[in-house]
Amino acid sequence: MTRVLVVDDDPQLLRALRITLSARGYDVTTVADGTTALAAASRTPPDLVIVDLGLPDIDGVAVVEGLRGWCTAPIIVLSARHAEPAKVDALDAGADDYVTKPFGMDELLARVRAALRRAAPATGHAIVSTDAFTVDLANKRVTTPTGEVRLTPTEWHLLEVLIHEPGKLVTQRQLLQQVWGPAYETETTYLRVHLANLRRKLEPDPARPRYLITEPGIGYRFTPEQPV
Amino acid sequence: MTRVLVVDDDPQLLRALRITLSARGYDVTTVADGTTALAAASRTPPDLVIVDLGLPDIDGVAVVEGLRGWCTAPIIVLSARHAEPAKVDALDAGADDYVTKPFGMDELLARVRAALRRAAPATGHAIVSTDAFTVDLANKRVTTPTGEVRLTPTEWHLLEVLIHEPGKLVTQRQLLQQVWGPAYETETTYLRVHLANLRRKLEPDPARPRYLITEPGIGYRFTPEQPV
DNA sequence: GGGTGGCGTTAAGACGGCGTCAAGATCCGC
DNA sequence: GCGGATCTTGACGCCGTCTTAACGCCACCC
Repeated sequence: MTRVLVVDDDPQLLRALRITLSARGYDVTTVADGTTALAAASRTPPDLVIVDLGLPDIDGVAVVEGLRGWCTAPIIVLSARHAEPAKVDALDAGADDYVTKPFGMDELLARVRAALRRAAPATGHAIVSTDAFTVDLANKRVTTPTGEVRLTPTEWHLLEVLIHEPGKLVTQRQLLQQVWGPAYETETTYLRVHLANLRRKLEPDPARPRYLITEPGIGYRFTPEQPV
Repeated sequence: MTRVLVVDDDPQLLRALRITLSARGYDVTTVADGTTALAAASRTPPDLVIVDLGLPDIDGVAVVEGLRGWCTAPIIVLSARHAEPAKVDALDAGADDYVTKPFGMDELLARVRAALRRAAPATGHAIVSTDAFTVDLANKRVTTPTGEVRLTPTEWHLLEVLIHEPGKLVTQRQLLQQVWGPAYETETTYLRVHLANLRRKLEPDPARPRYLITEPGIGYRFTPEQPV
């Protein structure tokens, strides 16, 4: 089911959105401030985010930027502000759409459909495989030539983030933020230990990793194939 | 260059859009009715379409549907109609965004950027390449004819700043400030050593640099191509 | 022609990050 | 309340990177 995260400090609007979106078959999560929103998003990544600009704790634009660091889901910004600079800022921060209050529910739903339709191709492939192991993202299973491997929740989460975009370097910051939450951005020891565990379970030769590569001082990278 | 097709029957607005978009570096084609628009689009597929709902020959929604049949470029609909059903129809027909007139030019430009950004993965990602090496900024990878090159964090940071605006001179001050921080503005020795390392890894002949050029007493410059 | 300042090169040492292991803390199901 | 799995935390050795210094070269100026 399509997960929608709604961030707004107005209880009434929050309730209306939850009811309307749920009725359309979306899996809705509602939160009332930016910090909770970022935490919720990193715990269970949403397929779409609706965020109000006027939040009690942090600026809505900051929430957009925080999400965009690692999350490609479309973001629709709500705001009572009709001023142009506000719209430009939000859109350039990474938002996909900007809707001014008051708005019609039918229009918002149409914009949600449009945003999801555009983002759809990204939510594709469910299986990633290398010479040494195969990852079934949908069924949460990993198999190696010697049989099926059991991963702990943390290991799985870590692997998911790394595998999401093969070949792409993921910074330590991004990994920590997404797996452990924004408050753990500096706990690089976690990464070392759990990466070591993952390698022990997946790599043919854990001491010389071929697929889960360290980029010293920057982050880690999943490489599907051996270059050369 | 990014091709934008603008469809509107108002000559004034058409002119304003052509001038503004061209000034931002877009390759603009303007047409005044739906039939011509569909013909133009099939001749040279655009990267983005801006279409007015109130066209003289056929309905704007029909234009959107006609394009969506074979073209995945983002479509932004313009309209004087504020009514909700019109927005819903246009969005559900395949439009990516709906802007009501009158609108601010800055907002429209921001929405154009947002739409193109979302569609970007199909177009390809940020890559800077020369005859001697290729830099993949998104994946943080550098390749030369002899294979992939590993850069240290500092070297990456330095290269990123230099490559950000190809051909442009970057002063020593700017480099030191961005890579090491404001407190290191005078440590030009750092630059010499790390630039030497970068050249050793990237330049075909590190002793006679072709791409990472020194401007004595001022700073450094990244030159994508050999000036004869 | 000698002096000076900026630049490139090289090498050595200090420093910090990384992988590894193992023990304590915590959570969860039974 | 208990036991097992999982996560956190600390210690240690190793290796790569950054810093720092010394030296030679070149262009420019006096």
